[in-house]
Amino acid sequence: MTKMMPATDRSLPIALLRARERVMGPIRALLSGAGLTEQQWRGLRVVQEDGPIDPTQIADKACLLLPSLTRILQKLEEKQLISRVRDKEDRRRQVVRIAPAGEKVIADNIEASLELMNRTRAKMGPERYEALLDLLNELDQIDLTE
Amino acid sequence: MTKMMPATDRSLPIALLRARERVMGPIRALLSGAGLTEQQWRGLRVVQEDGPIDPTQIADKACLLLPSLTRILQKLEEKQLISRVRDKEDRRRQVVRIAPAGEKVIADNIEASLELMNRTRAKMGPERYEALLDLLNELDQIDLTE
DNA sequence: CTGAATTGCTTAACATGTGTAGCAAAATGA
DNA sequence: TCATTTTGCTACACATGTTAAGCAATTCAG
Repeated sequence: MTKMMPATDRSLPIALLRARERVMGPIRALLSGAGLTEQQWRGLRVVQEDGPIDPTQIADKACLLLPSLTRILQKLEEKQLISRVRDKEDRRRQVVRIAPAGEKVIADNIEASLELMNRTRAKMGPERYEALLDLLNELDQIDLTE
Repeated sequence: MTKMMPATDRSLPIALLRARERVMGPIRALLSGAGLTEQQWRGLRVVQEDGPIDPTQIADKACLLLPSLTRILQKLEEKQLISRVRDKEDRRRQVVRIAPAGEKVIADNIEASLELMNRTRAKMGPERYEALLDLLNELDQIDLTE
């Protein structure tokens, strides 16, 4: 008895993979010009928008695991795009802030980045684009353990 | 002038990332019991379904880059889940086949794997699930270079 | 108040992603 | 036919994903 596997474009994991690759390709190209990876960019943006902020919250908002974020923050600090200090109240914790050079990197790239997403939205059509976001969020809510 | 950034659940790259993570989490857990990574599983399944097959085609069907696939095939060969031989006609090329142990690994896990996807489909509702696949495929067709 | 959890972050180890370079075999063209 | 280009795969380098372990600071139970 042969199990029927869906064609690759009907496989949800693969379809999600391909779609993300399509969206991120041009963004990665843009950021590589600034010497940043996609993940470094996500982390930096969270710090800029929500900082001062601690690493645990950055990881949550940027969808990064803490071990990855540790390395990413080290890189961003080396490049002087952020600064880190220990929290006075709780010395286990750190406070991360955007640095002037970090503000500049964001200013230099945010426009083109938004433009890429707007173009995607326009190409798909705004309704379908929003519908896709809704379905993705719905999928993220699902509890498969039940 | 502050650029408006979408909330993270309205950011397409992040939403795609989270959704994929939600879907793959349980599958990864299942496969780790078999000592396989998600990518090794994808590669192995392509070989089983479409083999004998060469690495370039495996990479295409499994959505893996060739450098990654090289390492993955080495691992699968070490575990004796596949076999590789040079193509007689074109000695640049390889022919990859599933090995008996590989058939067994797939037989032991395919059921639960399919069950997880079916459960996802049921939880979302079949229409929405299909709609999501359609939208993801549509996104994958988009040409952002124009 | 003190020893046992817990928390926040880092390190380590292994695997993959990604871009680039390299090599050998095969196809191409003057 | 021979030099050039292309193709198929591998090697390398750097960055992240993933899981587990480790360490220091803090909290909590008895």
